[in-house]
Amino acid sequence: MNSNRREKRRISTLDDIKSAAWKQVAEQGAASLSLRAIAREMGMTAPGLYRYYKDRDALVTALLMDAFNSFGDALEAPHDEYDVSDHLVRFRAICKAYFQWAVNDPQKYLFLFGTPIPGYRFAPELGPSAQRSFLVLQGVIGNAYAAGKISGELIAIRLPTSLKSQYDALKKAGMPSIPVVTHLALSVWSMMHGMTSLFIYGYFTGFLGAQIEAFVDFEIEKMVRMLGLS
Amino acid sequence: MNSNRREKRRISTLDDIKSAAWKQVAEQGAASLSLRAIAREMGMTAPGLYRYYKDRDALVTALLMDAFNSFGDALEAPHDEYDVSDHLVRFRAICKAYFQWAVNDPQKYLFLFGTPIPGYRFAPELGPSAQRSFLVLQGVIGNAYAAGKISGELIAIRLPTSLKSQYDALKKAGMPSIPVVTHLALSVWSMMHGMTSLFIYGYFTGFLGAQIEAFVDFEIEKMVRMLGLS
DNA sequence: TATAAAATGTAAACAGTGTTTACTATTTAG
DNA sequence: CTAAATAGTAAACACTGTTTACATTTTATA
Repeated sequence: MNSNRREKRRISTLDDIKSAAWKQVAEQGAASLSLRAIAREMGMTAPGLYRYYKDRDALVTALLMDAFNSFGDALEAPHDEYDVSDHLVRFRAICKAYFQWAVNDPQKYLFLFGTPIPGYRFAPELGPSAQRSFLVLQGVIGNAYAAGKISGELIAIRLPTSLKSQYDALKKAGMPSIPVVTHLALSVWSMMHGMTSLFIYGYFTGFLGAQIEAFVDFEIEKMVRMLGLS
Repeated sequence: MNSNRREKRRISTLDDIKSAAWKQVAEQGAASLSLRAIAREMGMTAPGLYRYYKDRDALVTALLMDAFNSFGDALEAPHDEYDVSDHLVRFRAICKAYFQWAVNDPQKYLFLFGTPIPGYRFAPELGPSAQRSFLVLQGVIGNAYAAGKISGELIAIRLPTSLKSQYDALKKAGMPSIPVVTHLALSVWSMMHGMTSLFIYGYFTGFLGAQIEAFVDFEIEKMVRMLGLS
C-alpha cells in the first residue's frame, strides 16, 4: 500500500488546521491569529502544527491563497450567469459580488486587503491568485471596450502622457489591456475597495445606517455612467 | 511651590512615551506596538508606563487622538492658504493634502483608517476628532453647493428615496449638510481612501510604479467633473 | 525643618504568544 | 520482523500585556 491512507490523513489535517484558522480569523480578526489557539481547538499541542506548516507565515500564505481564489471565484461567477455580450449587467454583477463577498465575511476581506499581518512577508507565489480578481474587473471593462460599449469621458479626455506611457509599458510587459482600460479598472477597484473597507471598518454606520447597500448601488451606477457603459 | 515642576515633568514623560510609540508605529506598524519595547527605548521598565497610561488601549487612544487631529489640521490647511470662494482650488488642495498626509507617514494613516488593532475598542471621546476630517471635506463641498458651484450629475439625477431620507434624518440629527452634499462627501471619501490605502498596501506599485501621483491627480480631476465643480 | 503623603519607578510573577530542540510513540515500507 | 519515515509531545527560550508588592524620590504640610 503506497501510503495512500497516510497522505489522505495528512491532507485532511492540513485542511483541519486551515478551518480552525479561518474560524479564528472570522471571530477575532486576522491579526490575532494564534497557532497555539488553533492547536488547542484541534486537541493537540502547538509544535505539532509545525509538521504541517513550516511556520506561521506558511499557514498565512496558505490561507491567503485560498481566500484570493475564493474571492476570484466570486467575481468570476457572473461570467457563467450572464451573457458575455451583456457588458452592463456583468459589470454591475461583478461590483455587487465584490461588495457582497466582503460583507459576507468581513474579516476575510480585511485579511486580503487590510493592513498586512505584522512581520508577514507577501509570498511571491500568491501573485497570480492575487492578480486574478483585478483581471476579472479589467476583463469585463476590456470586453465592453472592444465591443464599443464604453463611451465615457475617458474616450474624449486623454490620459496624461506620463500615465499613458506607464500603461503602455505594462502592455508591452504582458498586461492584457490597453491604457484606457487598465486605468478604468484601477479606478473602479479604488472605489470598490474604498466603499467596502470604510463600511467594514464601521466608518459608514453612523452616516448610512441600514442604507449602505443603497449607497453602494448608487455609486455603482455612477461608475456605469462614468464609463459610459451600455 | 504647587507641583509645577512635577506636572511639567509628567507631561513631558507622557509625550516621550507617545514619541517612542510613534517611532515604533512608523517603523513596524501599529499592530506590533509594544509597551515593553517603548519602555526599553526610554530606559525604564514596562510597568512604569502604567503610571502614565492606564493600559495599552489608553495609549492607543491618545495616539489616535493626536493622529486624527494632525490629519484634520492637514486637511484644513488649504482653508488658510486659498480664498474661501475658490471652491475648485480648495477641493483639489484638500484631496491632495489627504493623499500626501497619508504618503508622508503611511503607518500613521493605516493606524487611523486601517484594520483596527486587535482587541482595541474605539474610544467614544475620539468621535469628534475622527469626524473632523470628514466635516472638512463635507464643508468644502457644502460651501461650493451653497455658492451654486456644483452642477454635476447628482443635481439632475435624484438620490433613491431610501438614501435621501437617511440623509434627511441625519440633517435633523445635526448633520450640517443637505442630502446631496452628504452623499457626495461620502463618495469622495470612499475614492480617496480606496486609492490611498491600495497604494500604501502596495497593490498599485506593480501597475503604476512612479506614476501614482499622476493617477491620483487624474482621478481627482474626474471627481471635479463628477461634482461639476467650478 | 521634620514628617506624612503622594508620585514614580522596579522586580517578580502570571498567562499568553511563536518557535526550536530533544524525545517518544505510531505507522508504513522493505 | 526490522528499519525508516511520520506524528506528536514536553520543555525551554524569548517575546507580549498586566498585576502585585515593594522601594525610592519628590512634594506638601504641621
